[in-house]
Amino acid sequence: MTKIDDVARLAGVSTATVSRALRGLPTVSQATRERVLEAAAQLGYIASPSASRLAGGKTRAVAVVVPRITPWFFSTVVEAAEERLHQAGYDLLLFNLGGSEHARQRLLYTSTLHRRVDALMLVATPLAGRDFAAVTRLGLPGVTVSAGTPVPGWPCVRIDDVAAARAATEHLLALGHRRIAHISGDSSDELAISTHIDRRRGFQERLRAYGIEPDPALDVEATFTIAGGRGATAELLRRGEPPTAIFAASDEMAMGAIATLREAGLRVPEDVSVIGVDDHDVSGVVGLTTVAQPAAAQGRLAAEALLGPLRGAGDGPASPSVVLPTRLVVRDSTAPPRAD
Amino acid sequence: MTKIDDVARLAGVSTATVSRALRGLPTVSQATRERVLEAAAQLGYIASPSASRLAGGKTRAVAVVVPRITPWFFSTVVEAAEERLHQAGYDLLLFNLGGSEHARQRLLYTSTLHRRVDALMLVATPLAGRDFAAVTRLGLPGVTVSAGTPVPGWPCVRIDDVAAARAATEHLLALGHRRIAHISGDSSDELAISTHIDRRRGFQERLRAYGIEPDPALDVEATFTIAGGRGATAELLRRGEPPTAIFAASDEMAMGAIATLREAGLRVPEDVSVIGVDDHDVSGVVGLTTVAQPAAAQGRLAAEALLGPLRGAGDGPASPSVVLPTRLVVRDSTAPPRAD
DNA sequence: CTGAAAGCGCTTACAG
DNA sequence: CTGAAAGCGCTTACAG
Repeated sequence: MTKIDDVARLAGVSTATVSRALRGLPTVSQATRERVLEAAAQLGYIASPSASRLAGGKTRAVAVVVPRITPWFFSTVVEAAEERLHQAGYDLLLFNLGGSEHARQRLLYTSTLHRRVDALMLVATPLAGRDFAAVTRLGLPGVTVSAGTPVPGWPCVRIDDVAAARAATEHLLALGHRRIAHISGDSSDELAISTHIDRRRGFQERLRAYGIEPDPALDVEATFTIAGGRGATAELLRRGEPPTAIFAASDEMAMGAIATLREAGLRVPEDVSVIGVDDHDVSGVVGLTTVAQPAAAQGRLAAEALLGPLRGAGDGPASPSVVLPTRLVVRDSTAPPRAD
Repeated sequence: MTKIDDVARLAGVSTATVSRALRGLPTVSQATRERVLEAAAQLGYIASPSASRLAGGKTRAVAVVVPRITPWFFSTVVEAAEERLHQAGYDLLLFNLGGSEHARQRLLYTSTLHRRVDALMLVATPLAGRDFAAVTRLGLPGVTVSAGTPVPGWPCVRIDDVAAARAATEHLLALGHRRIAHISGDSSDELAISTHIDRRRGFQERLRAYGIEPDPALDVEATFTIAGGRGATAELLRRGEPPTAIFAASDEMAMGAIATLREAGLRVPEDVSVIGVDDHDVSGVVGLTTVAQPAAAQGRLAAEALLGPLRGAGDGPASPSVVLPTRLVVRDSTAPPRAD
């Protein structure tokens, strides 16, 4: 492997100059720079990242943490962030929590992240009280996406979950529904993420605005997946008279709900209306009514929010938080309740 | 930041011994190891990865390259690989080609991968003639998943694409279809991946076994996405009399086909049958007939295939290739052709 | 089983 | 604008 000394020798300069020239620092004369570039090209020289990192103190890598990889929202955020990050010359280390508390602990309380990256992107990652200290101790710039838990001093890129839930619920209420169920994420314990809490809040808020007291029997918690939506809907049907409409906190949950309703002999939307949140790629195929959120934009903006402080050597001010707009997309899974 | 010298001083040993004790090397006495462990714990010491990498020559990181992140197959492979890799203590650097030749070139012909990882996982990554030299020059153990292009000396984890296509086509033929269209990936140029070629081959093979000569007008190329399936189907309808059945090379393409057929006023399966490959999470919701392939298992096994050579210091023999089984899953999107 | 010393391959003040 | 030298924080023969 050719090293910096080889290039220095061939170009007839010091290694310090090679280092400067190759990194594009301004304090190198045009002539010298050209000589170095040519020597490097001729030898096929590429600096060792490990050596650069050790000497320079920067890893040029960012850790992206997601609760799952496959769901539409997360994979879309990662895809968008990946593009922006690589374009800016940063490596992307991917960490999946997979819903396992063990993985979460490993990430926060072992050497997993220690000096491995220059910045952190936490996507819908739940943090309990003591976890903030662990995150802060890393001393890195960071950003949260789709507020798992807001980290003090970090910007957050997200949608207004309360408003999104309000829009979905309002759509069902305006159609005439009064017996509306909600399928959402777990918002009971310390690790609940604000997304779940906010979507439930928006739902209940609209209900109360119509003089309806939220019925605990019509509120089921599940994971943000098709399987979660299936299970929650089965539970709902088990509890007695089905609702006339279901507001699911994600499109994947909504699709699971539709599948289970149909298997139970109920028609959508004739017997039960279903609305989700996301505007998943397949929602158009399924004809699912939903509140669309811009996932790719969130990934892109989150990466962008990191690049500022990263370029500013970690000292610059944190980027501002941003709240992106959502939009009701009416398709075929919602309709007025049956007249009977 | 505490460094190895601090630990050595506190434990009353040399840094060499600290290094050995912390990494669990056998050549350290029990008593010494305990003293070192305690000192390290007391100081909250974690070795600098950059320093370890430079001194040790190993990065303990693996690069995973995918053509896209969001599609079901790729996100599922990545999720499974991530779990296995992190469990084994390796970082996962994610690279998305995104269908861009520029990204592909950057990955292969710049410093992107150089000395950054100890191994490579190429998922459905197309390689042209000269690219093999670029990959080989990295001198790393590797594995391909879902054969983009087989790399000499690397194991490949995949399904039998010819057999999967045969099973799908046979299902349609057995139902009585004779006018069957195929929507597949681009298999025309040098960068075509074997998946596309093999699925088309299995399709044509079965057709010919029934005495049917494949009709170019019923063969459309597209990307492996819902949008791709939509576009291809629109093109198919534009070309004249619709087929009575469509074999799409992926479930996402199949879903796009279904959406476009319905928008054109055609019923599925009454007017047109549609079958895919994958068994995507939502295929059950949509009622899509498909040839199921185990995506998570492929990701897991590919990671496993890397861990062998990785532990063997990169010299051990390559892991064996593996071909996983597929399975026809009949749902509601396929039926006999109309009698008329 | 343990230590002194060299080495991994860069970058960064410092001096000029 | 450029160079000599120290330093980044580990691991690895080598010797004992």
